[in-house]
Amino acid sequence: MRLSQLFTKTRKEVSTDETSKNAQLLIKSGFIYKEMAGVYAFLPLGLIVIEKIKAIVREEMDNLGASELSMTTIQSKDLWQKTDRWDDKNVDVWFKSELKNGSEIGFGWSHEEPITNMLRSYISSYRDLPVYVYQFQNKLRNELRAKSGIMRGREFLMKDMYSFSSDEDKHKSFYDNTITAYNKVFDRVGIGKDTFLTFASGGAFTQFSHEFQTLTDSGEDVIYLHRQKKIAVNKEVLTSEVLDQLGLKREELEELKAAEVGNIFSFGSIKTDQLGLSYVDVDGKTRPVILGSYGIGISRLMGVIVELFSDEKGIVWPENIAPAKVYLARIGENNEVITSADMFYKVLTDKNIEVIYDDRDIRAGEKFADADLIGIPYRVVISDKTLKSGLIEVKRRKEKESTNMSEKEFIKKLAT
RNA sequence: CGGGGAUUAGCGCAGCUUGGUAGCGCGCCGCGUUCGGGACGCGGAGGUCGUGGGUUCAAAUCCCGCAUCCCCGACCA
Repeated sequence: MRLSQLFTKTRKEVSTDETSKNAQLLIKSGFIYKEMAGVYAFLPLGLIVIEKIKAIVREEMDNLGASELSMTTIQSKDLWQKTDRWDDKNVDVWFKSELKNGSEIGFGWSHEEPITNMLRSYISSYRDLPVYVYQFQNKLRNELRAKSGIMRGREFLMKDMYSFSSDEDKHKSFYDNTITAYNKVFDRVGIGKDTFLTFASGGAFTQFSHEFQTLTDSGEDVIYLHRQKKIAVNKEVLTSEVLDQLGLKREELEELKAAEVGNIFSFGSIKTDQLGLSYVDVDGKTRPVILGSYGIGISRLMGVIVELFSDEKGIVWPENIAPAKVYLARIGENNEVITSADMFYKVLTDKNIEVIYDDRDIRAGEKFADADLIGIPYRVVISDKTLKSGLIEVKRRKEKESTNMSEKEFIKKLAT
């Protein structure tokens, strides 16, 4: 990507109204644009990050044997009435509208009901199970109060997966596999060591659900963490009975603020019963289908990552989800420098190394400032100075000092 | 939804107390000097002061309504 062709600009200041660190940095660096409270557009750089997170999540979900699909945003009222989740008294985040003919519709804040209903068309025998499906979709939630930048929006991107199993044992085994897969996701996006499986309320369906909580002061939850065991309990379910049950002692737990980046829970057969999804077993008897639901807030995850990884100069993206691996800055606008930088840009892109090429005719200081703000892992400088030495200058975003090396050495270093 | 704060140029802000038709910084345009950590000088463009009403000879400024944004709280199955 040539920066001269990117329409977004970095800026030095954003409104003091926008107090959350993630929104401040993402707006300054040109990753997101605020449309209204709790509603943000993803600009080219931001979209690349979103797509990178999605790619990682997609890989891990595919490894679980799940299939990707895409449900609709517009949802029908009668499905949600069947499960008693249509009324605003029971679900207070609905956006609702109506068709020209007057019938009411809802905008999806979750998809258990539509997916369960849809699968009635495809599941009738034990031979049809299990079914694991997932999607990436914008969820619409009419939050009373949006806050914390992209961490709690009214429109946000979520990966939601649903499992349909023939019995509790099979359900449990997939559920546990998903925990492993989620841990891999959080490791790969760089927040693994700060993210903990957390026992939380299971609602009406089971005693517990499980959350994946990432430690950050910008989070909305309070968890009690046992660091050695890597297990936490959400404050909302913290009782002495629960602690006994989990084999934890209160005095061994740290009270910490955290943001929920993932949530998985079991619906048992309650919802499938309500919606009439069942199957016929090998013995010819009708049996209930067990439903599990598994979410990762993709856009929230991006916000949490920014909260965790930044310094006074800007964002410090983890390598796996940075919008590019290399920020190539040419300094000096003479032909030798331009030709040499153009060539190295081509060398890198030909090797499928993602490069943001700063080919703008601006001063060095601005290029360095932007490279830091945008947070690309490696900054490479090509200038008269480097041309004389035959080496390029490489600086990691995380480090203060640059080192000189040959282009070959640098490419080799990237591969490791 | 309860409480508090805010809305003035593309962005960030001052001006309001004490009414007299708007200013600073950044950004943008032009010229020149600069050129490895967000350069400098000179010149320039750009604003019905969120919106609707009211008071007044006169309203960004005073009064009332509304909208939007932010924070704290409640909520987040």
